[in-house]
Amino acid sequence: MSQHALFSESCKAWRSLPCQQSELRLDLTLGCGQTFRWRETADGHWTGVMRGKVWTLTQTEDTLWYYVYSHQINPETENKQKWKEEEEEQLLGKMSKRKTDMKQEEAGLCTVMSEPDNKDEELLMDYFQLGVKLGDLYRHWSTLDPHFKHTASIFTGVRLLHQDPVECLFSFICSSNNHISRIQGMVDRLCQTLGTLLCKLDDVAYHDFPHLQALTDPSVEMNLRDLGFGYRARFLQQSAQVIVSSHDPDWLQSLCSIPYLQARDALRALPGVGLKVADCVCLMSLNKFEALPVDTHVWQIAKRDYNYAAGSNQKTDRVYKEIGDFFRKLWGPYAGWAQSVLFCADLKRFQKLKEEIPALKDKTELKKKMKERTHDRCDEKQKRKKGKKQKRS
DNA sequence: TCACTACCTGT
DNA sequence: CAGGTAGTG
Repeated sequence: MSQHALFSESCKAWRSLPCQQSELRLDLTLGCGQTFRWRETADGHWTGVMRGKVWTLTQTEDTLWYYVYSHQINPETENKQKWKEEEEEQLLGKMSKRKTDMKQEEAGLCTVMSEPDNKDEELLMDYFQLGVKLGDLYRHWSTLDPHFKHTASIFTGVRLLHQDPVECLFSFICSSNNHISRIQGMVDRLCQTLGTLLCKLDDVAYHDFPHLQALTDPSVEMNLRDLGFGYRARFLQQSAQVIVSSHDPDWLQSLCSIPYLQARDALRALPGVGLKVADCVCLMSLNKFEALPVDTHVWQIAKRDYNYAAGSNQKTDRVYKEIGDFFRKLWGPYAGWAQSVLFCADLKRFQKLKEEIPALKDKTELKKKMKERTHDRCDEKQKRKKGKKQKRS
């Protein structure tokens, strides 16, 4: 039985990448609810599945350390359903390289560390989008927005991941009317039930995210309902069905190369996908960095920190788009990245990071400034609101 | 376009 | 109510 790798015990077995903490904070980036696939398996050690491999990551001030596990399958303990195997057979033709690798591993290899592979570094660079200089962006946003500057001074290194579109889409279909911890559990069970087993570490099984094909079977809805997915179970199965039956195999991926709003509309045609989920997929897997998911957190942030008054009581598509436009105007083309910083800072689990920091005085000063800053814009909106109120009464 | 409601489940 | 969506009037 393999174990989770520990940096302190075997640092020679780890590989590394130069990376400042100001460019990436693993705890914030992996724990802020953009992905549901990583767990802190030891102090500062994050283990999860990415690009079909199992990784443990940790970091020091200027270095990102990574450990890639070799797939270690014990067929006797894996209770595969027959239909799943059949489906995998069907898929064999289109199977990605990682699947082929897996077949080899299944032949009985039981190594702990995978062979060093230059591709791993590329995978990490791509997944964490390390080509995007976060420090520069932070500095830029800070010149535009005093509130951002204040928050960003504490929440450094919050970075958007470049996730797989299938994983992103189906994870966020699960996210509707739901909170992070439950979504994590659901995605866990989804992978465990329909995804390929990759390896076991300390008795914890790591599965790949299910292939699209595995989600299309009509039995999936009932399966997932039994696993506590509620009404989302149908959305998952139906969306998979629609994609497979009425689009090209690489349709989802191909949305990368069309404009943001077109991609968002295309996604919205899928069952269980509204504006918010579509924006999540656009931003987190299709490189639409101006996409800005407006959930209740962002909505609160707009009201509380930016005195955004428009439609403060309505959650219509119109208000959704207005709030997005407001932040895009403020932050520019990478607005989605800036949003993720404030979103992260708003999560309950990270509130303790704020404790020892700011003089309350600064905060109130800041609020005053913001009020003046946004006054004109809100004025207009408030008029509209007032008109409505009168109408209602 | 807007307002309202049902939808699953857990806290 | 929770990090929504879809159906109805």
